Amino acid sequence: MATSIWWLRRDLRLSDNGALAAAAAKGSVVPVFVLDPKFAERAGAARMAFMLRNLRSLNDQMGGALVVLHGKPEEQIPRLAKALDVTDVHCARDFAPYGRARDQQVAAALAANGRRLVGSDSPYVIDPGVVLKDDGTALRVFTPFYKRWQQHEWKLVGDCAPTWKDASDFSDGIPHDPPCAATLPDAGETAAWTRWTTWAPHGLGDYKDVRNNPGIDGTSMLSAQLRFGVIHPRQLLAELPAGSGADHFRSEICWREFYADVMFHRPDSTWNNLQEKMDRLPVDTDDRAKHRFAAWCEARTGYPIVDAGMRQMLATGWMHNRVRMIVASFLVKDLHVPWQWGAAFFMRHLVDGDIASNNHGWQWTAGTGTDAAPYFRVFNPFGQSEKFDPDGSYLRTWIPEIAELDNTHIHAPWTLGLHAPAHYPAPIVDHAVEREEALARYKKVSGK
DNA sequence: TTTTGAGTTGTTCGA
DNA sequence: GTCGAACAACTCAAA
Repeated sequence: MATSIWWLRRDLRLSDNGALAAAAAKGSVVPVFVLDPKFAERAGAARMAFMLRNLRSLNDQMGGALVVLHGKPEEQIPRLAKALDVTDVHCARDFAPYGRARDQQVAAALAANGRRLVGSDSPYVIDPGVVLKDDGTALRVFTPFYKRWQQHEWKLVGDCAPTWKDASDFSDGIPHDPPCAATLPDAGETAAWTRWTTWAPHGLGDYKDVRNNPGIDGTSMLSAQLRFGVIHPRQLLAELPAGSGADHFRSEICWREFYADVMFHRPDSTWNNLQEKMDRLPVDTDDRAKHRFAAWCEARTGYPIVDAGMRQMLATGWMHNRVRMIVASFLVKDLHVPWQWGAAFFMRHLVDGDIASNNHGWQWTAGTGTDAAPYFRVFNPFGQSEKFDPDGSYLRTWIPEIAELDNTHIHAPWTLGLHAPAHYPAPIVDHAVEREEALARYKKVSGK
């Protein structure tokens, strides 16, 4: 029996893991994770810490067999393969732009010495690039994508019982967590499944209705685990009962796959507008915009729902999806700042930061991406707050300075005039004014 | 090939 | 308070 390497990247789990199963089928397995300096460039302490904690959990599950290497994958993986005299390196396919380029380099470096990088499985139920129209081209609208996506077959890989080969002599070790004040989700497969089994029985039933309410435990909050493959989305699909709540949850899983598919076909849309005509949309990047952006980052816009969302993200590495849309709309349409600034800030602070979901989510809000969103769709932060946090519980959790206000004024403390809390900032902009400004800018782009 | 219908998540205004 | 219409024009998908 041969020994092969299992290179973990975005599949930090032992259950239902196609790449691990492929490696284990050939003999003993050396599990390897490479701490790529490129990751630290974009990820903040929260995501780094969550990842390291998951590595520790995995290492415990493996009896200490995990080899952690520090450095560039295209150097570290071939070096280890050579040292261990291993022919095959197994991994799950990565479809994001950086991952594809990296894997090409690693595969080439391995091939130079007669070794192979073998891709099996991926972080998705259906691999990006597979769901296509009848004419073989990609889809750019969600609903038809969702219909076709559901017609594709998938099945669980199932668990395997790998024999770990001890190569710990080669390991650089798992570093300590970077300083991180945020309260993160518990790491590890067991904790992930505990969350699912405690949330799903009550959460799925009325998911469609309460998922938009940030003050309620209405979402699975498993995005970070999906990001790192602590849970595979097909494992969740396999758990779904019948019912409209579960149907809606399924469509949310599909959104993640849809955006990965869009990015696979258009890697340039990672940081550029998917719709080229939107390059003509005027955005502000001057000093005033920078100051406004700083206020947004530091949760002092004076709009409670916006500031609450930013505080939640800074404190926990996670923000409720409804609030992500609200703060994104505010940055793009009230402050007229490029969506890329917000997307990069999110990528730094989110534990679940996923380049495809994050950046195309931002593009959706900015009106530059998928979905020909009407240009007049401008979120009213006050109205959204009233509608989705009617009792103000979310606001009170994150902004104690205004917790004493009644359910009407808490959404808009400035309406109290002189009686507004002195220790909470006044709005940095007038939404009504900025809404008109945004409409004018967008209209300019749509009308030739 | 042409035509037709539709497109995650909204807001405002006036009846 | 509720409800429907208006807010444009375009791209996409499928018939």
